Amino acid sequence: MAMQQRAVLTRGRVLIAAAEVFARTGFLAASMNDIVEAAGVTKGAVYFHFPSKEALAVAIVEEQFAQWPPMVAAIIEHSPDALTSVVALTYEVGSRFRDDILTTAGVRLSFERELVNAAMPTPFVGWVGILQELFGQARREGQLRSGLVPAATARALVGSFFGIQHVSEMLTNRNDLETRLDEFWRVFLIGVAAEPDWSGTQRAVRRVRAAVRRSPLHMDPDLD
Amino acid sequence: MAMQQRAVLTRGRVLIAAAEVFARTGFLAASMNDIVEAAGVTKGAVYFHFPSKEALAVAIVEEQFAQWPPMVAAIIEHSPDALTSVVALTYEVGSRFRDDILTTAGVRLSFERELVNAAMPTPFVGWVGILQELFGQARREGQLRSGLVPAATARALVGSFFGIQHVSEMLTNRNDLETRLDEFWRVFLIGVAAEPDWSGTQRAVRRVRAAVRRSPLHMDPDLD
DNA sequence: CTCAATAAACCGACTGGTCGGCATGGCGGG
DNA sequence: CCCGCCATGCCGACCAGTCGGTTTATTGAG
Repeated sequence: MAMQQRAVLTRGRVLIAAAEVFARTGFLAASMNDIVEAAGVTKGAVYFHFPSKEALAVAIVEEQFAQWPPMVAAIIEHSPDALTSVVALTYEVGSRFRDDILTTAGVRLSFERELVNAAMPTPFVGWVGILQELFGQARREGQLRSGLVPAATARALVGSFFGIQHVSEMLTNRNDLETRLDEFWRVFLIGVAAEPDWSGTQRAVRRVRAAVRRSPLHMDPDLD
Repeated sequence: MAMQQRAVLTRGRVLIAAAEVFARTGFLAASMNDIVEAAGVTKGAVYFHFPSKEALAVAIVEEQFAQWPPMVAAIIEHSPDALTSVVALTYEVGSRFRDDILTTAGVRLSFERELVNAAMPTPFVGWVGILQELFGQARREGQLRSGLVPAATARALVGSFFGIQHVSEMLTNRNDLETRLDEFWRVFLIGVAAEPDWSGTQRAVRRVRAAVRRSPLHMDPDLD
């Protein structure tokens, strides 16, 4: 019943190779021959595991979407308060955007979803929901500047984060993303927090990220 | 010596048709046949005016870049202070992103510049320069919150604006862009301004935009 | 004996771009 | 005022090549 070890290995190689090619050249410019070559397998092997180029793309995007909930949970669990969760979230997500190939490709494919002729989850709305919740909790904790609407603030943050990440990607291949997030939060936190304390927040975020990295969710999920 | 009237007409039709197609489907997915059909001319006509698909794209992008300096100048001229200029700028640029086909296409082509095999101006850096200058002036006018670095603030704003605009485009075809900018500035202005006054700024921005729309730069530039 | 994969030939659709030729408009000469 | 001419502007069938995907026969691995 279960796939042979060899099969899951090949499938993984194909998926990662496809992610690399998609991340580098986008969906349309990526040819199946490119992916086949990058994966070091043959065309037959690729089409054995994935019926089409589109299927490859949605597999990557779905894998990307599935990885967020556990990460969000881990951050919330290790955060002292909701506002710290929000800030830490942007840095953690940013680092995945830069370092995790499947994420990088998934983001790009979501970006190009109109070109991929297949059903893909709508980007952004999930994040807006999560952040809206967190901002709501921050208000209940007395951390949110009075007069701010959680939903509107969440929308503003999601848009801003995406743009900052994108500009960083275009200009420096996301190498300066952390710095840019610093620059952003230096301004934005003052507008968001009831009692802004940038350096205090920075320290808290560092602690949270360290704790999350030590958490079991960062172990290889292929073990179970 | 001069082009025949017929020629400039056809050229214009082709350029606008190309902008429509590029804006809708992107550079790679847009076929020359699509553009030919949308323009209501023949392939020969298109290739008479533009040597390649790439040339079409750079023509659109260059036209887009060229339109900004006069707009920026007009806004600065009609603004009471630098900070108002900055805010008004985001709204004006946003409305062009939504309404001006050549701009819409130019923006999209700039994102996809790696796919277009031709030299195109780097996006964002020009805007960062302009905003950095304006934030510097705002500081001299005592409007900037102390401790803020103009360059960093400019980078944060450019990224944020881009993201907000993009999210609005993906979710509502930019129909709610003004609302989203409102939501953004409600937070961001508090972080930026020395003495934040959102409703006052809103009124000032409305006045500036009205004045700019009445200015001669909004007349048809084909008259001279 | 089935599952997983190789290797290479092959298909139809479609792409960006070309090319020889036709039409048209403006200009110099009568 | 008109005529004839030729560069400019435009036409559209056509080309070579690439793409995603299929099919074939063959062969290790569990």
